[in-house]
Amino acid sequence: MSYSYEYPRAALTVDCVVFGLDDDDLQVLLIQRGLPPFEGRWALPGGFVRVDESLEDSARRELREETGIENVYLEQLYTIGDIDRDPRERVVTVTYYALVKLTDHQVQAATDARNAAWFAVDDVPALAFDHAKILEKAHERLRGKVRYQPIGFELLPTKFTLRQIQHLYEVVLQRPLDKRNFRKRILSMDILVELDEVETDVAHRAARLYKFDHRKYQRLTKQGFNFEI
Amino acid sequence: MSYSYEYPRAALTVDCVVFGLDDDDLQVLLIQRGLPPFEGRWALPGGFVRVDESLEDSARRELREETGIENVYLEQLYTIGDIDRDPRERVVTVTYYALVKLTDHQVQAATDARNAAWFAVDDVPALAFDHAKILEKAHERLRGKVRYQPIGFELLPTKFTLRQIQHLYEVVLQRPLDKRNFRKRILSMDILVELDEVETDVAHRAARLYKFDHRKYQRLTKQGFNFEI
DNA sequence: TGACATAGTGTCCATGTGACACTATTATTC
DNA sequence: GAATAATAGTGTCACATGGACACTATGTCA
Repeated sequence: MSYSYEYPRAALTVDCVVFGLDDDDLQVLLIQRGLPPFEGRWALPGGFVRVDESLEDSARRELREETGIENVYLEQLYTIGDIDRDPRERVVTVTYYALVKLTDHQVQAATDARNAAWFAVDDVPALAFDHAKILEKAHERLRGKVRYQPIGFELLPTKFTLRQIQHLYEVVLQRPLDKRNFRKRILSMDILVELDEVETDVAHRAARLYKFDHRKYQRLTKQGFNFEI
Repeated sequence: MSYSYEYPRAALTVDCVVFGLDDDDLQVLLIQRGLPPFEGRWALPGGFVRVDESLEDSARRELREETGIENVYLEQLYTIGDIDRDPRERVVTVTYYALVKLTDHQVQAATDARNAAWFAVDDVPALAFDHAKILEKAHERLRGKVRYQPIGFELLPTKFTLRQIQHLYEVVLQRPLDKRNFRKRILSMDILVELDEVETDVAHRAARLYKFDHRKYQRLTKQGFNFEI
């Protein structure tokens, strides 16, 4: 069976930059390619868009199939259509980036026959196609967006300490932040709920846990509030 | 002649939201469709991506062919791939927005056999396909971006008065700005060049003309400067 | 030459931002 | 159980920034 068109058509794919955060670094999830071109190279998870599914559905399906990841924050990034970006034929790719809580999504090292692994964003191997450029763009977008939208919480466990949020911002923004000023700032926004719990299994004074309050944030947003770090 | 593929493929198009600024309003350039579907309806300029041209080249070619517009600020917006957005078949569209200087690009009312016309953004007719949604997204992006990047100048003549920039920001941001504060702010950024010229043909004291200094702006940006209105 | 239309200019107050250091609490170790 | 180690948690002050606010200057036109 085959499908014919009057004019040649580009193939359409999606590619996802999946970010996670561990104790030290911002990480990105990569797949080792099992087929040419770039066989054996690391690449962003992604694949062809089916004609009967939306772009975002494609992205979520590929994430599920290739990495086992589901129900994550996903946002469209940019569409790349340089003529020669794929050696086989014209391929246009719609890129997405996702933010996942590493605590929830255990490193699913291998799914199917393929290798999947986390790499520190600043220390990735050579990537297939123009994926290095896509990763760079995604990183840039994350750096920019994290300051104006409370998306950073998507990288943290549901319950987190103030120290963890601060660390998240320090890693993403790549600069140190003042502890007292940071706490003043984030608490004054009134979008966190202080829990009656403290962290466990630490060899020192345990810090209080907080949750991000989506409802409250949305209510504030409607009243003209603007998140900013 | 026809082209066959193993799996069905979506058609790929580009659509452009072209903004201009007149003395009162933010305007958008629309095309009246000459063919079904939506024959006779107004729509965004755009068309099919050829297999041998990049996405941005497609957008620029369509702009040229349908509206005569060339050499403008053009930026990718978003890619839309809802399954039923075109009644004929699956069409994925990469959207762009453009900013043009109305003074340079005279209203080319009609090109080819098609009608092209400017409409106030807040007073557009019913649009074909999901173009109203695209226009809305573009307007939102412009409002957001104009505050952090000096793209507003793309809507003004090369030489402009401080009054004109202020008016531009008032129109785009949809709120009045204080004259003295605005002038202080924009001048303190040191990205404008004061010219030895004043406006002409006005029935009152003529205002001084300024130019935006791209070079200086880029130099400042490298030093960590951030434009913000 | 007088009326009118817009250009062009500075101060002050309130608020926000950023620098900065010590006490409190818990676990661990000896 | 006392000392140590490690991080939690807390407030002030100086300075910069942002925003409110009104008058004089200059050119055109009747």
